[in-house]
Amino acid sequence: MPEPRWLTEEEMRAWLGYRRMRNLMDLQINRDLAADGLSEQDYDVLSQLADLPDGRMRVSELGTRLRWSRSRLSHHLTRMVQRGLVGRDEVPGDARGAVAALTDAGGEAIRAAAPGHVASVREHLIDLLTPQEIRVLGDIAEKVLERLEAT
Amino acid sequence: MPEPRWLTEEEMRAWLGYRRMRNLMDLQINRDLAADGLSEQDYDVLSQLADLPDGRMRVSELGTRLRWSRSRLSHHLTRMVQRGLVGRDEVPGDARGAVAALTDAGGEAIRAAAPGHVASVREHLIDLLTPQEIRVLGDIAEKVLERLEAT
DNA sequence: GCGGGTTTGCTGACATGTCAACTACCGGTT
DNA sequence: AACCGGTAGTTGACATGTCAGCAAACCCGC
Repeated sequence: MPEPRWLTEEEMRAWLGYRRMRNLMDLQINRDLAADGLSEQDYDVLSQLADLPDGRMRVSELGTRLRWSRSRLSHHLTRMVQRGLVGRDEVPGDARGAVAALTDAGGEAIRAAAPGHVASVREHLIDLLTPQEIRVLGDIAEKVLERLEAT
Repeated sequence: MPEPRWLTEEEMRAWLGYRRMRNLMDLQINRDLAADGLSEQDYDVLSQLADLPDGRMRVSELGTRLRWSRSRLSHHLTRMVQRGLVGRDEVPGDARGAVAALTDAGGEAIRAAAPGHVASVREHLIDLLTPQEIRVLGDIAEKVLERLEAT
């Protein structure tokens, strides 16, 4: 085996920085959101549903949009159902399927949490960056995801 | 309360992209590393220790460098000790303290995993980016961490 | 040399997410 | 009408990490 191409100093800075940012920033943003009784995962699910007029989405569609594994979504919906944030309904015409449906409590929860969450994301990330940095961050994510989602 | 400053389209792209990148890329890199029997967390701990001539580091120092909580580190060291990757020794002169010490098995494990891990990080992130993007990613992480670590 | 605040680390309860195995169903074939 | 590969979703075992609370040891001024 040839000697691997180790990371340069610049590359190491980016990689370690990314990992540390992920540890600390996500933790802090989650803490802020937890003050409203939601996790970021709850928020992700609720905001998908809240975007729809009827607040209902096929579970498989939800999984595709969030890029979550089936199992992750299933476990998480179970927890959210228990807390009354969403409901699980059957799909007419496909007995395998399920639909996640926003409840009144779920809609209320995300309406209450949204302003604080946006403020937290701004405070800990977006407002610290220049427009150029924001654009590049979007570019980076796009490239990485494109590669991973390539069939 | 005034209307919150919602995210613009560009900002939303960066934020959601970051979250998705984090979900998928980290999962894939972890999978690759798991083929060598380590998690990324294991790798982080082991590489800190392997950088030292004697492979020994005070637990508090390790926590500071990794930016891990005490509890996280304590739990993780317990698991690594059980697997024989590190040892836990007492600190002469401070009976509260503990030292994490790289074992032979631990040193062997990281030597074996390192080339594949670097390749994985390159494949899924670094080699997809331009030098400028790598630099900006480092800048972003630096800004975010500076804010979070401000005492 | 003692009290009180600080530091260090561990633990238990709980939330989250992975993987792999499983159930059930759909739809087109034979 | 039985079959069969693919799809939808659930579940159980396990790994990881958070928080809160605890215990022991340290240090410093009195």
